[in-house]
Amino acid sequence: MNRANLRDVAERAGVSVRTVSNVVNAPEVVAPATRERVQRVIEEVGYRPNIAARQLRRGRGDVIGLVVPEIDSPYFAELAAHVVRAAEELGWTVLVEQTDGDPARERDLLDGARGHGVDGVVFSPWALTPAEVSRRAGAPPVVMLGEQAGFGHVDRVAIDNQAAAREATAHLVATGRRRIAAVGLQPHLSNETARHRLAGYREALAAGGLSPDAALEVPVDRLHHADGARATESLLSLPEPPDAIFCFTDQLALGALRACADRGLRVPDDVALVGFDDIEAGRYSVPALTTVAPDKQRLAELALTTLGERMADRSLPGRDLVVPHRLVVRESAPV
Amino acid sequence: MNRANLRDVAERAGVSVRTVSNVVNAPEVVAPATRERVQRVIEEVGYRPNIAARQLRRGRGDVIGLVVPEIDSPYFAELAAHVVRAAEELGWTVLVEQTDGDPARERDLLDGARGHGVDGVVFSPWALTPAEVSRRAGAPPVVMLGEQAGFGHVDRVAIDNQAAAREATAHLVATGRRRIAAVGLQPHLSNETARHRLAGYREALAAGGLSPDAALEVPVDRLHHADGARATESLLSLPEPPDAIFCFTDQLALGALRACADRGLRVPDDVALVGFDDIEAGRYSVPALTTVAPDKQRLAELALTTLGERMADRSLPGRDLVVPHRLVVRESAPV
DNA sequence: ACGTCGCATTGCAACGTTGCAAACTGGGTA
DNA sequence: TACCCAGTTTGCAACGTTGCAATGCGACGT
Repeated sequence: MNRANLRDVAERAGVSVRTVSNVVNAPEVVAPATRERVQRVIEEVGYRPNIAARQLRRGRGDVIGLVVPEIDSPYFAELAAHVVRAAEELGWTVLVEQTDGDPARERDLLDGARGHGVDGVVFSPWALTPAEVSRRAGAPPVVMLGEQAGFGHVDRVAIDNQAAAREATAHLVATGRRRIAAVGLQPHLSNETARHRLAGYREALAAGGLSPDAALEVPVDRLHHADGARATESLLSLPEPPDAIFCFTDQLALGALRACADRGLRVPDDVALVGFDDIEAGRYSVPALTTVAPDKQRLAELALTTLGERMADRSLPGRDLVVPHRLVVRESAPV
Repeated sequence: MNRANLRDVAERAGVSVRTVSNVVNAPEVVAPATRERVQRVIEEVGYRPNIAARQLRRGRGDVIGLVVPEIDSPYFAELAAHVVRAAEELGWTVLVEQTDGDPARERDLLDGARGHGVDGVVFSPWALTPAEVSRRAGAPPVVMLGEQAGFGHVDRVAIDNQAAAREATAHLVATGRRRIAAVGLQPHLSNETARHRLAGYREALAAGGLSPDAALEVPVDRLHHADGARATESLLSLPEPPDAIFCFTDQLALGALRACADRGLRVPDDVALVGFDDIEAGRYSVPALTTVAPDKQRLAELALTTLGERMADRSLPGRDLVVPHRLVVRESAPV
């Protein structure tokens, strides 16, 4: 027995196909008696609308793509959870794709999340620039997450990374740290996020009367625990090691925490640590991480409403929306 | 200008619609000259196949659903990453749904991942039993993850939770612990996983000549850090506190770690900790977690190949597949 | 009794694609 | 010359749904 379709239901209920469709999509226009009868048959035969057919006919499928570097990084996982929830609110379903930080994959996936007919894409870029994103014809609308200036017909939603990094660093300055390192530069990528965080860090140093030291600005390859640990080890081996480290993500910071412990250094006594992202694990680490908390829920919601607006009118100019953040002071860099 | 379709390309290239379709789907049957000409037009107009139409015609869309309690729990996030990767290998895309541990939502989502026309579902149940899963008509095939006996035409893929829990507990016994607590019971759920882990825990206690103590078996509501911390606090307040805690997930264990620190207890000196899942954060915590490591990649791959087989033949009996695991001994419960 | 109005229901066509089978092409063979 | 064959290309129909416009029908007003 195949899956039941509208015609099967219609025949069994003694009405036209169109009426069954109406019962499913606009019950109020169908007479109560008919509606109930049809409804009963629908349940009897276990009818489920064929989404493909509906999508083909309606021209949209209420599915959006979420393209992220890696879904298992806590930040992206938490973001995805918010996106999925917000999408459901809007009647959409989310198709997840991972780029693994590969620019070529980013490009491919953007072309309609591997062509899987999504109505729109929420894109968290690793290496692709808005310019590249905007010059794709016939592809679904895109909202970019992260610090990339809006461009063409592409919208952008992000926190003010530069200000956030400035605040984080300023907090370290204000609590008496003098040799403050930054971990998380990604000079090999065209991604702007790290650049903005670095700029904010330098601003805060300057404002605090501290001179920048290239040896304290450590690039990383990826943003995993291991990278943070590695970078921290090298910092701690310096002739003049830092007394504070600002990590561009919490994952890096947790790796740094581990590296400090391995060296027998106490955090925050010997080295203060500040992270970025406010992931759950950082709230329970020992010591708990001081970090920049982006409003992830707002970020997800705003991204989706923006995407919705662009789906409705693709000719809108690219917008640049800012989501609030706050510095959460915990044990790794206390007051 | 609307999205180009086969007909647009066909007209521009001076061939039939069918030939364009062939160029896209079976280039080898088209004469090289024609193929190249059509290919050029395809690129010119930026043609992308309409997935909905293809799906409607072919009867499948190469999209599977992944239904999990919460995508932002590290274990599920890591699992999802593996599933997405393995799915891509097979030419599938993954649609993610969260149940938030709500049985009603689990039921709804299973009915075709909210009806979104998926060809199959990988389902990590929280409360639903295979019996409930198997009696859904016209719904896509399902593979269940976790310790639930296979049932009807539903397949199951999991590690041997009972054996794993036994090994974990036995390790604590072997290293001289005598009051070993278990954190993570979920008596309010029909989910079998916690039950099996509890059984394994008790077996190991018995094998080590230790008598079970109801006060040391602590139920939790969810499996977050907070639940682990809370449970641990209550354990440490006992007149006879435990000298080891076996947490049913790493997240619980990280919460426990935090609670121990708050009490001024040293891990593993005062209390040994063992977790479950081998999430990345547990490899970098201080101390690093001893834990049960399921082979998540294998789990994901096996789930998908199994799902594929069931899509091909839905009349297969329900299978029960076991994925290997191993105990990873780290600092929180050393040798 | 007739026309009209509003509600309920209906038939037709089309969304873009692919399976199927038929049709065409040119060259080789009997 | 007639025929066949392999290699290409084509037309038609159908997948299941919904937008549109039209129809049927009973009730109401005149």
